[in-house]
Amino acid sequence: METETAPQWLTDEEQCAWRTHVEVNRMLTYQLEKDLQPFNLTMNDYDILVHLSESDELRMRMSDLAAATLQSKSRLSHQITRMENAGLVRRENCESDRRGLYTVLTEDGMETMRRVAPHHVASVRRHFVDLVSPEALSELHKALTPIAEHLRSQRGKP
Amino acid sequence: METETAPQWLTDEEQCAWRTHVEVNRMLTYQLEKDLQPFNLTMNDYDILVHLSESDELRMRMSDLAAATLQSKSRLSHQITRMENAGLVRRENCESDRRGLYTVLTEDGMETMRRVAPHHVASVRRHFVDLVSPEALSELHKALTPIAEHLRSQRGKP
DNA sequence: CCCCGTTCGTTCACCTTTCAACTTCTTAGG
DNA sequence: CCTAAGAAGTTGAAAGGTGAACGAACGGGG
Repeated sequence: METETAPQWLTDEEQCAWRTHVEVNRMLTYQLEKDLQPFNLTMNDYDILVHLSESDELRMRMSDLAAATLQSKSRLSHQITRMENAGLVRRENCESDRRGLYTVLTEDGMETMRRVAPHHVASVRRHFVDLVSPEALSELHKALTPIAEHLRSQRGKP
Repeated sequence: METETAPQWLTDEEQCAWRTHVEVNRMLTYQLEKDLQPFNLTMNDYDILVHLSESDELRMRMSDLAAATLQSKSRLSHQITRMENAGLVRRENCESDRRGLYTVLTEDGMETMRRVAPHHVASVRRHFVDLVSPEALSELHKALTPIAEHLRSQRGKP
C-alpha cells in the first residue's frame, strides 16, 4: 500500500515570503540582542523582566513564567539563577503551595527595567516598527494572528 | 546639557503586532525544530543542507556558508564537524586559496535532503503558509521586505 | 486518612554556542 | 622580494541549553 503522496512544494511567492520571514527573524534577533548587550542583558533576561514588571506584586511562579516565556522549566531555573546572581530578581517561597517558588523583581531589577526599556523600544522601532507604514503593520498583524492561534493550540502536542 | 528625550513608547496596535511577531517566531521555530527531530536534524543542519544543495557543484566555502546562514565562523566550524561525523558533508581543500576549505554535500547528505525535504515543506505549510490566504501572505511579504532590506544593510555595523 | 498519580522546581550529564587565541596563507606597499 | 596587515578556519575553555531523573509536596478516590 502506497502512503506517499507527491509533496506540495511551495510556489515561488510562498517560498519567497517564507524565506524573508525566516531571514527577518534571524537578523532581527541578532540586532535586538546586540542593542541590549551594552546593558549586559539578553533578550531572554529582558523578556523575563517585562513579564515580572507587568505582573501583580512584581512576582510570578516559576511554572507560569516558564509558560509565559516559552521556555522549559530547566532552562528557566538556570536563567533565574543567573539573574539572581546579577541581583535582578530573587526567589521567594510560596506559602500556598510549598513546592512552589516565586521569582520576584528586585528594586535593582525594576531600576534596570526603567533604564533599559526606552533603549529597547527605540531599538524595536528602528529595526522594525518604524520601517513600515501603520497599514502594513496592521496587515502583518492580521496575517500573523491565525498563525499565532494555530501555534498556541499546538503547544506540547504529540 | 540634556541628551535624553521622552521615549517613543509603542502604541497599543504596534505593541500588539510586535508581540505577535515575536511570539510566532518562537513558537514556529519550536514546531519546525520538533518536526525535524525524527530525522535527527536541526533547522541549522537543514539550512546548511539546503544551501549546499542549491549551490554550484554542491559545495560552498566555509566563509560564504557562514555568511549565508548567518552564523559565526566558529559556530559553523563546529557545526560542520558534527555534520561531517554524521556523514552528511565532507571538507575539501580549496585549490585557489590554500587557507580555504569547501564544505561538500555527500551523496548521503543529498539522499537525506531528498528524504526530509517533503516533510519539512509540509511542516512549513501546516504551521505557516497554509494558515493564511495568498493575499495575506503577499501582504506579509510586502511588509517584511523593507525590514529585511534594512537589516541586511546593518549586518556587522558598530 | 492514606495511597498513588501528578505537579513543582532543581540537578546531572551531555550537547551546543560563544569568545578569544592561534596557525596558515594571501596580498598590498615599500 | 620582503614584510606587515589581515583574512580563512580551527581550537579549547567557559557559558548556556536540553532532557531525563529526582525529591518534595499536593490532592482526589478508596
